[in-house]
Amino acid sequence: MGTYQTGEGWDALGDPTRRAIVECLAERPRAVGELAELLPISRPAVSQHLKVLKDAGLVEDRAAGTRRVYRLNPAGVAALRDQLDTFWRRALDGFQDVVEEPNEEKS
Amino acid sequence: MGTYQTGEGWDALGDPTRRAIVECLAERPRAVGELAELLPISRPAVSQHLKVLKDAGLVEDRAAGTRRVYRLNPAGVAALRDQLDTFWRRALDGFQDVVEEPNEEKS
DNA sequence: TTCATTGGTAAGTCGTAGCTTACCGTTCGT
DNA sequence: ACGAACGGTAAGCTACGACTTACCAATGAA
Repeated sequence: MGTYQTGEGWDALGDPTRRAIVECLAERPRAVGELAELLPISRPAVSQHLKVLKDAGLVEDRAAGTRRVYRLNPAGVAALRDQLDTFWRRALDGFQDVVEEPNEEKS
Repeated sequence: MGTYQTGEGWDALGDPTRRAIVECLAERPRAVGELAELLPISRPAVSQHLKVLKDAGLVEDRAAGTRRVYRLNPAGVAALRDQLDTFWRRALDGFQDVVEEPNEEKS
């Protein structure tokens, strides 16, 4: 958890295909070939996306015979959720307070 | 809220510079030129990023004289947070349940 | 009205992310 | 041991996104 840069997670979810993969894995764990069948891209492409997601700490993989089963990593997802939560609270803070901002702090 | 595709929000936050802008705006509302001073990019670049963020429903703008003050839109942030929450819950669901997946549903 | 300030838009360049095909390693079945 | 299935990696191509400079519109002050 502390190993991953949270920025990596956002970059990972910035791609529509990777979001689709995450949605598939949210349903249930899947093998690489399985994901490739569900998506309109080749299997190597799926592998590359999974690598990005894994580096970001959003998914985990498990060897099962010749297959490799991927599943969501709740901790990684939670990390992003927490950061988003922070933004949300700060936004609400500045919301009620700032109605007028006539003075500039320039120079 | 219903107007925006949630995917737009993820795409918007997929860029590091836009995440930096969001962080700045989470602190407090800012004008375009203000953001440009804080960031290592030109003012037009900031404008383009703000357009993306606005289309995604993550920020709102308000005219203040010749300036244009941008601030976070809590609703947009909350939308992403909810979606992330859904993924998180589903991930936990499949976590305890799936230990073995011997059968394939292929063909 | 005229000038200065602020910000959005247009046009163009450059880097990189995502995709493909081809190839190789690994694991299981016969 | 041999062959098939599955998946990761390499190399290369293409497209799109982020940034720049230049220009224009709008607002406020003199």
